[in-house]
Amino acid sequence: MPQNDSKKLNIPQAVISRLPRYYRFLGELLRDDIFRINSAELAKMMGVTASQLRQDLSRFGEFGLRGYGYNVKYLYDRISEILGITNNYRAVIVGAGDSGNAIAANPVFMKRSIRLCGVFDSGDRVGMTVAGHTVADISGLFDFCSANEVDILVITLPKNDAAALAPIISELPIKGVWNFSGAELNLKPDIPVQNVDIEDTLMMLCHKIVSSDQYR
Amino acid sequence: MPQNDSKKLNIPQAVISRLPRYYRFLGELLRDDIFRINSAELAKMMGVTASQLRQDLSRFGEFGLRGYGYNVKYLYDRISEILGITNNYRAVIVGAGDSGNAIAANPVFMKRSIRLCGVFDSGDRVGMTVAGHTVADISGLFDFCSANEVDILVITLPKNDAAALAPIISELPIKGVWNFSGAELNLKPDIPVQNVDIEDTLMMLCHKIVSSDQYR
DNA sequence: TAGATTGTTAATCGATTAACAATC
DNA sequence: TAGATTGTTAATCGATTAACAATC
Repeated sequence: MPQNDSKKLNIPQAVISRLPRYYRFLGELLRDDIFRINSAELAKMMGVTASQLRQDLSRFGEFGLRGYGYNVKYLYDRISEILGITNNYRAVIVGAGDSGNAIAANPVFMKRSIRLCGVFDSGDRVGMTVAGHTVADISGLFDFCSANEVDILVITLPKNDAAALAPIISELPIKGVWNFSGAELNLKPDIPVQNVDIEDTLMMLCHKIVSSDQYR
Repeated sequence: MPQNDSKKLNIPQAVISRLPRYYRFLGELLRDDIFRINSAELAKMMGVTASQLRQDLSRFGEFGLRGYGYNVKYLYDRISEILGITNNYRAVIVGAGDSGNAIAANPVFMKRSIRLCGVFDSGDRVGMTVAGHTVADISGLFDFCSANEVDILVITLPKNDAAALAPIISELPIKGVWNFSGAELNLKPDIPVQNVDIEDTLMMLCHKIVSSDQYR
């Protein structure tokens, strides 16, 4: 059973949000056959302070060795455990438009051992093929999720459709929602939701542009 | 000429990152014909404190009226100005695969008056059609960006291709990069980059799942 | 004027950095 | 043992919240 140390230990959200990036950099070190690294080097690579890196990691346990540094593979595996990305989750995509196709084709599913086991939509899109799956009608979503022990629901519907589906999503026997729709889904509070708001990131880019040196 | 108040005024990144969401909520109020709102109501809608809302806004100026609240349209326009999303930017997509198609079809371009003026890729994809644009070869990217005064480069190439393209991107006459590739582009430091790292958000979702009540 | 609500100051809380004792 | 580097404590810095005077 996967352990939840982070909530138990009361880790700040700021720390959690840095873990995926640490994990990615460690993965690249591994790919380059680098088996040992110290906080100063890794911090420099990543553009953070060594202090912050050590402080962050030490919240979860003692993963390094004084006088030596960190074993890359060991640290990589610990962060994997903390993030819970090695649990062989099963996912379903709801929304078979361009975003649905894009997510289905994203290598991250394979890379993180997440098994895509169905694609749903309604209307004309039912019967189309997305990443080898025949698009099924949303009306069958509940039964499918129960029968196939679906963990993650990926929402790639347009904003309004997604918002309208919220009450149904709330009742689904799933563990979490990966929401690309831009809608603020009002689900039952105990269902973890990760929003990926494309629009917000565009606004942030616009702001970076306007506040960059070019404009001063 | 668009003014950059935020860098000048030294606004914390945390505040900036909340503006897009404020903006979206105000947009919805407008659509619902609500012309006036006070900080307590808006804060409640958004799940933040009224104090934070007022504190955040007051960094940029006095947008409210004591005893009255905020005029929704006025506040909406001010945030639009601060974010610089009303500058009629011109964008080009590099990468005509599924992600490229998905972004090209995303309503956010239309919604934020960003004009897509070209799609680029290499190999077999050259000559295909994406959102009404014939995919051109990346070799013509520089000349196209110069001739068409492209502001925003949207990168939807696979990670490795994007990383390989970084030196070329650095030299392009553009204002900012919206990067969906998952690569950490090492561009010249004065080019604003907004990364949208899908993989990281999946890891965050996994962590939320593992640390949710279901596992305790 | 009385009531409402902002903008802002001050207090609290949290996160980051610096420094160093512990220890490999 | 001497050198290196962690884990952790303490100091600094920054962000959030609470409170209230200003003012519509």
